Amino acid sequence: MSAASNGPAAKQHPPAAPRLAADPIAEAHRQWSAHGWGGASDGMAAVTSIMRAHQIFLARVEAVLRPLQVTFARYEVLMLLYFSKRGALPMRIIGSRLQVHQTSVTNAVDRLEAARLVRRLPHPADRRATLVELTPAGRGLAERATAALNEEVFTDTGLSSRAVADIVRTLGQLRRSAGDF
Amino acid sequence: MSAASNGPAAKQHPPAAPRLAADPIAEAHRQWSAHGWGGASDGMAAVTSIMRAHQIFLARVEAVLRPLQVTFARYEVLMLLYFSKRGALPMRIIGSRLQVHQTSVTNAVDRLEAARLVRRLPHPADRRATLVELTPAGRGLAERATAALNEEVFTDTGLSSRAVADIVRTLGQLRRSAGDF
DNA sequence: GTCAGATACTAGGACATCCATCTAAATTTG
DNA sequence: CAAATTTAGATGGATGTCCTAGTATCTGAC
Repeated sequence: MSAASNGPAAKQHPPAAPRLAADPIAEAHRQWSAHGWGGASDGMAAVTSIMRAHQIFLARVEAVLRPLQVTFARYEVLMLLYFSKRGALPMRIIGSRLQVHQTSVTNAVDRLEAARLVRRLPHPADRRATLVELTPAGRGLAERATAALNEEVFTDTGLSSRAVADIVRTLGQLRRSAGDF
Repeated sequence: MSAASNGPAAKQHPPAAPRLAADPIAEAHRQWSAHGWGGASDGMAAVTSIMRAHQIFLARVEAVLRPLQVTFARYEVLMLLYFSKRGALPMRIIGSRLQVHQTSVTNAVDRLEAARLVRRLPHPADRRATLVELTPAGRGLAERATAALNEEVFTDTGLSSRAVADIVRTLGQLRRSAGDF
């Protein structure tokens, strides 16, 4: 920390790159309209905004998780198991709840297992299936990671609580119309 | 198309996976609150919603671009060049406008160049720098890809125009506070 | 009961993103 | 003007996501 102009706990979100002169998405929106694509310009801006917001939040989350040696994808698997009643779920269920491809689950579980955070067990009733079980180490890491994320990312996202609620509601409509639930 | 219950041009967004019984993000939000993390539960839901919205839109965009043999990352490079006055920009500028790492630009330009959609030229005034120039083929593809995306994704995102405007405005605040512009 | 079709998971490949590092060239400093 | 610093790009490595098979196993129909 250098300048003491801010309060003691005034945590900022420092830009990784120098600030641009203009909002690149607003600029693209102008170009779209100027080319006669006005009917699509708002949708383009919304989609692009979401792409960038994803990038911003993912970078913050990964920065917090890096010292704990997990990634967001693996953290999500840990939390799903953490909330499950028996601390274990079949691969297939993990994929459908997290809305990712089976192969992504295989990948994440491979690495979590190598780190001794989860364990693969045969499914007692279905020999095709594999149960993934949280180890005590995995449970502990899930708790530490959640504490860190809550503190450093989720409690203050840089948006007003009103904006946060709006986003959850609006994107909930999107997810529903996309067939998520 | 099977059931004729919808209008002739009623384009749907078919889910890739079976619909879940409950909204997984709402479920996570409940778990967060139940574990005493209420102060972070809304932020968690917002961040997770953005992650999923990104995934949904990226999948739609990539599906439209696939027949044209480009990806969204490469499409963005093409459009940046398309809008530039001289149809050419230094690598560095591309990275800062698209807000991605230099290495991502190198990667995208490598592939675009292999497809003869752009060309690398020495920068006339700075021998460290490389100019990336749009070829006629690249310009044509940019136009065809934009027409397809406007038609199949951006004009109808599955959100109301009110919701689209809200998203752009709210995430604009986020991008600003993150130091984008 | 047997066999076709569906389901669960793994393997290998294509892409994109970031990080750390390296080389070359421009800019700043003393 | 020479040395230190900064900047532009490229490389190699790690991750994550999806896609296309391929294998093993379960289900259901005849």
